[in-house]
Amino acid sequence: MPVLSPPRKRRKEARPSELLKAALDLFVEKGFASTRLEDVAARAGVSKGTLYLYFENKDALFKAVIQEGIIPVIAENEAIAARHTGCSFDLLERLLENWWSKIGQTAYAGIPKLIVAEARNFPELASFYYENVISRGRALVGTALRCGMASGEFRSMDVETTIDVVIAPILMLLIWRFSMACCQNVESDPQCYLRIHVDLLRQGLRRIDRESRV
Amino acid sequence: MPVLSPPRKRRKEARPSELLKAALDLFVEKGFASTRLEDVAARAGVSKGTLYLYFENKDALFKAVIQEGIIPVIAENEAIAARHTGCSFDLLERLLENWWSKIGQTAYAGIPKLIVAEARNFPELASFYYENVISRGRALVGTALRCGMASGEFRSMDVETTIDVVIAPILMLLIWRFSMACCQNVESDPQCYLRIHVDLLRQGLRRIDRESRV
DNA sequence: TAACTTAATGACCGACAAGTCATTAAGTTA
DNA sequence: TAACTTAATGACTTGTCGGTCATTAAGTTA
Repeated sequence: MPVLSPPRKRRKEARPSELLKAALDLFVEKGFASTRLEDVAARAGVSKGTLYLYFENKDALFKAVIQEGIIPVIAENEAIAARHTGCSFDLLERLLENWWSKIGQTAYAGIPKLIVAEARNFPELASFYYENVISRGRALVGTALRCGMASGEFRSMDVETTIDVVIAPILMLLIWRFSMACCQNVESDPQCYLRIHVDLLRQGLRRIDRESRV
Repeated sequence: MPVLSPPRKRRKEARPSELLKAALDLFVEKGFASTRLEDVAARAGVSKGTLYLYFENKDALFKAVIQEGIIPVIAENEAIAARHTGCSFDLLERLLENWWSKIGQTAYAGIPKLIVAEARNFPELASFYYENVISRGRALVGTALRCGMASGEFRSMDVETTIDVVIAPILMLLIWRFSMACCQNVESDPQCYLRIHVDLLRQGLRRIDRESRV
């Protein structure tokens, strides 16, 4: 027999996006398991029950966050790659630039750390992210690498492993920022970090003409 | 009025190490928050109450795992660096080799992912790990880099940022293995990955004599 | 303005886990 | 072997949180 406080204004249209924004913020701050849906609802200015009016359950809420915020950026990058002409390293830089501006500099930057952190305990969410984001991202980098190798711009290397080496420092930058960064008194400059990474790659991927190989 | 099953054999000496082994395995598998101390105790062949006889609480149990398993390896690496003579890149390779054999190829390999995953929710544990492992590890790499730059073996770069770039792919390798690896049907070869990383570093860190800089 | 539809609420349920402590019995001492 | 010390147990307390649903009232229709 609940009576209590009066319902807030009825605004059916605005609720989903407000809830998604609140969910993103709290998921990034607390992680998936430790985020309380009651807190998500409160941050969006509604009650817990209202959240369940718009999202089936916690999993569905999380998938919706990814669906709305990250998958469109992957699709953008696929379009960039599709219409790209010119050298392959330029393509890699453009993909990174778009990823950095749409994900790296927004609240979505915290998602990769969340996924890595919770993958073992929520394998279905991890699979969803892998299928829709990671595998498509790896494919993009792989295409650029294969192109560059075919044209002689890059030297021949194991493509699948090189994809991981290319992506790892970028992921690690985001992961660090949303985990251990609080322990460091001196915070690093991401621009500087990315520039060094790109410079190393430019030099490292390039085909070597005269050098001896071991 | 609990009566129930008879106590197991009394073996005060063996309990702590058995509990630490069980705790490491479960922490790595489930994470810190999701590991139930009752499961840790059960895996060590004792009851939950017994665990509290030997460890103050969950935090103390975790710190003991780090203290026993990882901090000694850092100390070893500090000794290796202290008695090293010769070129700085060799030192980097030796430090990596020892780290890989003592941590990367053991159950402790799962700890970096755990730390990154739980740092936000357990800042005291993160600080403990940062003080005792990360800052000391970064200092080791930093010393090697500064040495190499002073002797002209390496080109001059921002040391603190370069430390991160050097370490990131190694950390990412471990993190990946204990998180998303389950989603990939094809698992990558860590030896190959590390070899590519080291090769890129060898080339990338080296002082460039004649090349133009942008 | 009466009747109706549905957005919104929050008390409640069930499951789960950290940490406590009264009780038991294994092993030791006299 | 009686008295004693302490390793070991697990029921219980306390608190948390995902998800449900009976109830309320905002807004709409006739």
